[in-house]
Amino acid sequence: MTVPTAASSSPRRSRARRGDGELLRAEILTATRRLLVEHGDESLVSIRAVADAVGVTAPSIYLHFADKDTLILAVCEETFRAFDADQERAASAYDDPLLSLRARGRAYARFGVDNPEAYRILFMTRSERVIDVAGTSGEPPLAGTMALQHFVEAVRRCMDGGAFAPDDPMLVALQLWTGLHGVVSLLICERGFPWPARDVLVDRVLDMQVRGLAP
Amino acid sequence: MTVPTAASSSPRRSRARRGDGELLRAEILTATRRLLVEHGDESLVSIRAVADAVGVTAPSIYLHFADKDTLILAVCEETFRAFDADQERAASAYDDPLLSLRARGRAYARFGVDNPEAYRILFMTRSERVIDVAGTSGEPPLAGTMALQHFVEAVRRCMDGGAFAPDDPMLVALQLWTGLHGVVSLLICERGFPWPARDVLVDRVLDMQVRGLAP
DNA sequence: TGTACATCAGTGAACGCGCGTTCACTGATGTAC
DNA sequence: TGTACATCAGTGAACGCGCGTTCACTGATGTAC
Repeated sequence: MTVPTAASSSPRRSRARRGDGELLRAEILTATRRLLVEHGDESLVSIRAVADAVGVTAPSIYLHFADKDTLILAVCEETFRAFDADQERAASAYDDPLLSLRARGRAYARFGVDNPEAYRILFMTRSERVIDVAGTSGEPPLAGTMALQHFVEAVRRCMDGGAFAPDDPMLVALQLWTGLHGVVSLLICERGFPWPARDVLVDRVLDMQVRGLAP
Repeated sequence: MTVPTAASSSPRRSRARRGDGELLRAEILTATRRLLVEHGDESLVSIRAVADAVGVTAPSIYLHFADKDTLILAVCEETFRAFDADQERAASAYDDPLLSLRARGRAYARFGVDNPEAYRILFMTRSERVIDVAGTSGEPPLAGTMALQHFVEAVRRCMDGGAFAPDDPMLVALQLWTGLHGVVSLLICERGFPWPARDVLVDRVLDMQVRGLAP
């Protein structure tokens, strides 16, 4: 006698009290973010899987999000904001401009590798989206744009402090950014490659960059 | 009166003569590569679409390829080979190890930016494909692995010639590769960003890297 | 204090879709006699 | 030179699957009277 079992499904969530319907919205966002991190690919995260993780049926998702794209975008927006804040926090731990810049770079790499799908959506999908570096568009800057602006300022402080040779801070920031992005995006994409530990690779890249930019 | 039309399908391909069945194999590879380049994403290229582009029915694909993964892998192998050959050609123009390495790096960036969709498939899609650097698997190495091995050897020659400080050539090659990949992939993805000219950015990155790796 | 009722937070079943893949088959082609 | 036959290059229909999404519904909860 075989009893059908829903092996991987969560226990059914108890229904919210009246007026507390918005609680489900938060649970959906949390579950979606967790599944995105687990699978590392938005096309592998289905509405059904999200609903199952929350302990609810699929149509319930549509009580709070218009469609799947809206749900995924909502999660990524949250993550983008955390991305910049995380780098600012890491950088603020050091007074020395160069140590602070390196901490910022390590935070960038850690966050990217730990949030691969958000990182992919921010920097690895083809986008005609204008990154408004100068801040002249009037629109609120994306968190990714803010992170880059903070990077440029950190580079300028390194030049002012004599750690870097004088140069165009934006161009130098692009050299540093592309290097970090290369590490993060390859770690995300080429899972089968025998990479050294993330921190080893990031520190070696930062060593090379800092040495190459010294006066 | 509406005549049903297969709007996007190719005219039916005429059947091959006996003994010429292998001709279809080549046509399938060509069509698959074209579709991969057009869509830039292997999950958007279906067996049915490939068959339609060739002018044949879907089951015919299985006369020549065991499954979809085998087909995609065969196309990637071809592109990897062209990628590696292009870099070898560029590098061979210089006797000096450092000049040769820089030419190799510029060739890498040029190939990537000029073939954005192909580059995306090679290095910007999530892949569990094992890159067998050590050559211990017994299988013939992927062409992508060969390109990296050539990069490692070029780094070793720079160390032997005194242009780079002694170090683990593989780790140093990874530092260089990730930097180049970062430039190429961001140039491909962030079209709206006010980038400097490709060669300017690539040369600055190479300058920084070479300086950072000098003895 | 009890009851009818509106509201809200969900459910259950089904829709059409495209997918990779399988399987029995067909019909043209070359060959043996 | 004609014909039977084996072979080969495909075809056509169907399979089960998971997907996003829709729609009619249900049943608990709070509230008005």
